[in-house]
Amino acid sequence: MTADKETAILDAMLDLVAERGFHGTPVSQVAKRSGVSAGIIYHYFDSKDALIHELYRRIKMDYGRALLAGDPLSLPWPDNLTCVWLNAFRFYVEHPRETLYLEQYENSPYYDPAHFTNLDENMGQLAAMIQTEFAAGTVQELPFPVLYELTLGVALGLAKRQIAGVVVMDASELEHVAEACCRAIAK
Amino acid sequence: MTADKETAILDAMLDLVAERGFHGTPVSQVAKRSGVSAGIIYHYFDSKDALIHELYRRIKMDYGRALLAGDPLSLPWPDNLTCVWLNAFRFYVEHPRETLYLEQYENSPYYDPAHFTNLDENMGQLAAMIQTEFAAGTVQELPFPVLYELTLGVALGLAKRQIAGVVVMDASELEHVAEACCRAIAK
DNA sequence: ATGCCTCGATTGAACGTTCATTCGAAATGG
DNA sequence: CCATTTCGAATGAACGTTCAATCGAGGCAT
Repeated sequence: MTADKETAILDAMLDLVAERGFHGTPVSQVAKRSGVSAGIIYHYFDSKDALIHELYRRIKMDYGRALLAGDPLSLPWPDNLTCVWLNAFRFYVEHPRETLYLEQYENSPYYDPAHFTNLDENMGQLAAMIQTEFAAGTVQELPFPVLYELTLGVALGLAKRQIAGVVVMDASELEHVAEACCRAIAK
Repeated sequence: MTADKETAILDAMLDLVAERGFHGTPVSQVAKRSGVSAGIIYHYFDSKDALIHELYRRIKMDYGRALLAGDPLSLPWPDNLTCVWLNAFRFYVEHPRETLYLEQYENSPYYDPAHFTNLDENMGQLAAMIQTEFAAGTVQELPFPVLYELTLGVALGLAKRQIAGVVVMDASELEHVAEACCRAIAK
């Protein structure tokens, strides 16, 4: 019952930050919601900032893993990208707290883009997939961030709208948009 | 030398928030950078939060105005949307502080989406433009937020990458992406 | 088994700092 | 001379962090 406490702290942090932001979640509240004392948090994490960074790291890894669900790498173009696109959208809407956390983090001074060049294992596989499509002549050879914004960036934006309750995308609309994104970067 | 002070405060706030975030910009620092005393800020604004909201409101209005530069409403499809798209991108990259501020604000608990239904004058004209294209059968009749994410949302995402220094879009690439966005929502 | 010892886990009150905000007084200007 | 603007020290609350004290499971000697 020792590793449990660490995740309880992270989960409480996620809850509170998604709801009230970094500024609005004092360590004392994290302690209260996770059912531990304030002091013990500093046994598991060096500081509040370290806790914030660690939570980001874990969510980002889960996200990378989720993108590869259904083995899109084995599918032909454009089914591979459609699969990844739908995976991204599904992750976002099924994990609204995580999505809000990621967005707050990446738009805050906590986020250091230089530190982001550490493409993890899963992201690396995605980059390789794109390289293959470059070679096959199916995808325009645009910079990676451009391709990202034209595809997964749209999934993120739409998911945020759905989380906010502004729209509700049904399955056929999703297919439609995913295909539009594929077309936008196809050669 | 009295109305100047209000904008000096807002400008200092913009500087600091873009650089260190809401959490990292105490009122005392805003006072120092704007060259006024801490107390006087409360003569012009009810609270720090009120200052934050007011700055958002002004930036959002400037943004809406910038979108209509070059009178895109008088252009035929798809030149009208291309013009708006490029206007958005240009506003973002030429106003990096404002862009970072908008993003932080809209991803924070300060942002109330319900309060966002107040489409201001300029946004209203854009909505009307889209309605016209619906009638003309040139644009798919998707929900407004979906159309937004497929077009201006991409401009925002790309501009953020350029502000972060990850990519530099040249004029022809921009034209290319803007056209791809138009195609994505064309019928 | 029993009592003892040890050590990491855990507590929550206390600490020092920082923050947003207030306020009485001084300056300004019409 | 009044109203408005400006100052900056004072205030009190809230925060992140620390720390001395307590707990409790498990090894060890008897």
